[in-house]
Order: sequence, then structure tokens, then C-alpha cells
Amino acid sequence: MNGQFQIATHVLTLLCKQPGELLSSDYVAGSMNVNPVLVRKEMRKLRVCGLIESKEGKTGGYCLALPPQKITLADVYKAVKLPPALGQAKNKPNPACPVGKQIGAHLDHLADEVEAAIITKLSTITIFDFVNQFD
Amino acid sequence: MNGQFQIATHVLTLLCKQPGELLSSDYVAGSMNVNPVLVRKEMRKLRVCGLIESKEGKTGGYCLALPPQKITLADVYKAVKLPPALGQAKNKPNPACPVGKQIGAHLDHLADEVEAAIITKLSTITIFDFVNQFD
DNA sequence: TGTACTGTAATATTTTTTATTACAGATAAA
DNA sequence: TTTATCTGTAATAAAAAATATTACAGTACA
Repeated sequence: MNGQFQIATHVLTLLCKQPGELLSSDYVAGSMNVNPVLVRKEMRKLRVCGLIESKEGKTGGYCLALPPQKITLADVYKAVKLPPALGQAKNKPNPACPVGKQIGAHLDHLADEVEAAIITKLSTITIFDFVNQFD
Repeated sequence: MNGQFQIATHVLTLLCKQPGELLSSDYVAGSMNVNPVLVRKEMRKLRVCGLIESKEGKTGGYCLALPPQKITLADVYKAVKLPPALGQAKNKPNPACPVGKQIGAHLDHLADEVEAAIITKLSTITIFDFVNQFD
């Protein structure tokens, strides 16, 4: 139950709907019923990737760093760094077994291909597109 | 850290390499350093989906139910039922907010599209293909 | 009839995610 | 210059999910 991508997308949607305004973490956290600190954590990731800007101090808050047509959901996905879609084994397969010895590399390669497929799909959708779906 | 897909794929690889033989959960669990009960749980999912067969009692174990050319990694993915690749928000967005009111439906639709992209990718790879990568 | 499996439940442990609390630093306004 | 309000961040607690462990009923074979 990982809602980091949803939080980031929700905030970006709000920022896109109120261009030019600075929205506070308390405000957006209230709009989605989630803890403000969690919002600030996701915002840090988005800021590091150059998707948003933030301003400290009184009247501070967050706004988009780029036009929403330039931000794809793939950018969001990469910024948020979710765990891999196929999961990730933590076990160490038996190296004495010919399968166990090699399967890690093959599974990693497969995981990379799946991540690439996800990113290809998400790169076709911008925040602008996403927000345009709303009434 | 979810290794269910990896466990299922590992077992299917072993079953594919030893056609006709029944492999026990203890044997395969030893090959991948994981708990045998966890193996049996994944095997139940694969059996329900018709990918493997199991036999109880002494000399019991697991074997493929289909030729490995007929089992795709998409079948495995669907059988294992991982949590959605984009995660899943547990929060209930504020229904008084026009964004909060609608975003759930749009995020669900997006999640469906991403799952479809994953399945499209994985459906191009059979267990036979996967196992053929091994030396 | 004993042995060695699957099937499954119950419980505990570990890991991950989310929530909460706290506070330093920044900035605007009184 | 002081106060209020925000970000940034750390530390900790609580909740949720995954995995490990234990236990045992049922099945099938020797």
C-alpha cells in the first residue's frame, strides 16, 4: 500500500489548476487527507528532479517549475522512485544450484525491461493531459 | 520487498529444467533459500490458474501443467497478483475538493493502463524463453 | 502402518509505509 | 525588530505488509 505516486500526482494536479499560486503543504495535505510531512517528502523528490519549485518562509509553498505540457507522468514515476513493479527478492539463491546461480541476473534484466515498458507508457501522458480529464 | 513473482518464476524454471519429475517444496525452497511454506503458497496460486499440477502424499510434489512454450510471464504475473505497479493510495481525498472528488477514478484508470502495458510486455516472454537464457 | 509429502491455519518476526512530534531556518508582515 | 507562517528535516511511533516459523490434518505410497 504505497501511495507516493498518487500523492505526487495529486499535488501536481493542484499546482496545475492554480498556476502562479504558491500552495502550502498543509493546504494540499488537507485536500487529500494525508500528513503534511509526507507531502513535503514527496515534494523534495519532485524538486530535486526539477519538476517543482518551493519557497520557504511566510507565504511560502510550492509551484510548478515547468509548463505542465513539459511534465510527463514518467518524470513523476522516476522522481518518486517506487519499488520495482515485479517486486524484489531479498533471498540469496543457492549458488551451488545452476539455476540459483544465474537467476538473479536474468530476473534483474527482466525487471529492467518491465520498468522501461512502464516508463514508455507513462511518457506519453503529461500532467497537462491528466488534468484535462477533469471536469 | 515483495519476492512472490521471483519465487514463482524460480520454481517454474526448476520445473521446466526437470520435465516429468515431481519437485517437492522443500527441494525448491532449499534451492532458493526461502521458507517451504512460502513456496507452497505461491504454488497454490499457480495451480489455481492451471499453470502447474501438484500431487499429495509420499512422492508428491509439483510439475508443469502445460508445455513451457505455453506459459508466459504474463500468466505468472497475473497468477501471483502483485500490488499495482503505481502503488495504491489508501487515503480518502477530500470530496469537497473538485480535484479530490475525481482524482481517484483517473488514477485508477491510469493504473489499469500501466498494468496492461506490463502484461503486454510480459506476454511476449514464455517460461521456455526465460529458461533458454540459462547456460 | 510408518514415512514423506501437500494444504492450510495460526502466530511471530521483519520490513516498509505512514503518521506524528519537534524544531531549526527562512521570509513576509505587523 | 518582533511575530507569524511557512519549508526542511530528523526522530520516533504506529500501522500495514511480507516473510518465517510452527503445527497439524489429510493423502498416497512402500
